Amino acid sequence: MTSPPRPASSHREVLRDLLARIVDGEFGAGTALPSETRLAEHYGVARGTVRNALAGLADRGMVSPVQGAGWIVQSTLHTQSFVELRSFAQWARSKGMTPGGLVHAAEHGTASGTEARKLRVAPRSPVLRVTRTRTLDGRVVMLERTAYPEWLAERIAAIPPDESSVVDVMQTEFGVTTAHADHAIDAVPASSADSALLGVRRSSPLLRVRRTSFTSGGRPIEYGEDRYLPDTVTFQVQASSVSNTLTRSEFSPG
Amino acid sequence: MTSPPRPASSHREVLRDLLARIVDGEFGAGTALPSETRLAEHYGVARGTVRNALAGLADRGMVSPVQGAGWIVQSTLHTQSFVELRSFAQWARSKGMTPGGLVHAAEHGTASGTEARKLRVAPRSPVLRVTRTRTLDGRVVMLERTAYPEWLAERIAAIPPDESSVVDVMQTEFGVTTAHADHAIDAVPASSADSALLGVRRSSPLLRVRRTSFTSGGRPIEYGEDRYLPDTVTFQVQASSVSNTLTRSEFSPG
DNA sequence: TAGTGGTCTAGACCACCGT
DNA sequence: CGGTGGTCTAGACCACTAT
Repeated sequence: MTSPPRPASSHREVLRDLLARIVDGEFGAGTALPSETRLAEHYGVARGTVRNALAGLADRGMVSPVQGAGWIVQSTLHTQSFVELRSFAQWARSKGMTPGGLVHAAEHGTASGTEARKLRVAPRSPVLRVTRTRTLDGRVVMLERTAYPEWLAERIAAIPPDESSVVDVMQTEFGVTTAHADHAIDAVPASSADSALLGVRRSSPLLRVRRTSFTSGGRPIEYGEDRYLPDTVTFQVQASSVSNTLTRSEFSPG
Repeated sequence: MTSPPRPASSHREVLRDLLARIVDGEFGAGTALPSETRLAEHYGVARGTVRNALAGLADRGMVSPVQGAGWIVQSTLHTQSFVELRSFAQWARSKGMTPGGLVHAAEHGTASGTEARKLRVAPRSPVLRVTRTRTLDGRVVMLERTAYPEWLAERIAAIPPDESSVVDVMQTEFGVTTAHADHAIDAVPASSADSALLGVRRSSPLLRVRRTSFTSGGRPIEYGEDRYLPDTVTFQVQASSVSNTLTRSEFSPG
């Protein structure tokens, strides 16, 4: 009501508009949005469509519903979720930074027990192991060791060593899209190999993310470990009773 | 159809049943569930109700929808999301472990810049700072430093120092429920204070989670830092194009 | 082309919150 | 009590996938 009614045919448009209005400060943190019914009238859609849009905002941790009271604004910050920005490169670009990558080693080998289990291939099957460093605006922030199953090995090996987005290449050139990924996050001390590639003291703390990616058909694409330098990248979670949103963040918020 | 039709009035029952069937292996990873229409007939509900249930499974990272193809089973493991198990103690109990806690210090002070911003109070307002260690089955796994705003300080200070679940007490005794929380996850070296309380070498890697919790009304409840020993607790993320689920895990999966 | 999920509509009843 | 979100129904059309 505070802004003129805008035509919105889909719940995405309603979401986009509500998101903009929240980010712009029209609805402050801790305040309630107009009721679903009012929003439906405002946008000229059915209530279900509004609820669909609100669910999207809740997924991003921006609002949370309180029965009987309304939708409360929890955060006025617009964050994109972990899988919306599937790759390191996509995420970097969305932050206005330039992603880079450099392959240090690409070796054919046979799957270890863990690799075989994660990639759902037979133990000792052929895999391609790639070691890359990743940069933001030219600064090294992450070391990545990834194992690819045989059906992808040849195509991965053909990618230029300084390609900044392997995931983009896989999607656009090979038609292989990541639909789902499991991550395990913990902290580890830098090994001597890590310290050489990342330029930090041995045994200094690194944030480790172990990752298995899958196609929409549930077929494993890769299993890998990312090791992030501290104070360069932080993982953020907006957790509400409705859902969780995981986000990468450029810098640790004080 | 493989099992007899069961009466299911709400989407929660449908969700529960589908979840059980997936965990039981009736639908294997990588395979498609019966179509929404078929499921609706099977359970005797409308298609929308089935979709509601499926969305819940997708939130847990167990299935993901593929337009034109069906709902693909991504994981047959039942995990509970980060906020379903709001507190350390609730999570520990769900894993069959015994949570413990011990307050090492509880001091009244004035809010630092960061604390004031996170708790949305005036700088130098009174806060209560509590330092606790947390144990699983008697073993120390985490060190927690939390700041509470003035409106909660008195009640928090009255909690016994060895209370195993502060969140439970806040909810059941004070009626203060966490509806939303922001987390930032990174890695830090152990300070000398950390090393003394956690029993590790100084500068050894710790997983740090900085956390701000809010009531359903968006009012900040606490701001704190948790520092986890490595190899005791891992954070897991099931990320799909639909949503993310963050989970704590007792032990790092090889 | 047949079947699947994605989306939208319009209406209904309930549980819950604040006044 | 009136208003709000939570849920469910029944039907419709579209875009996409598989065959």
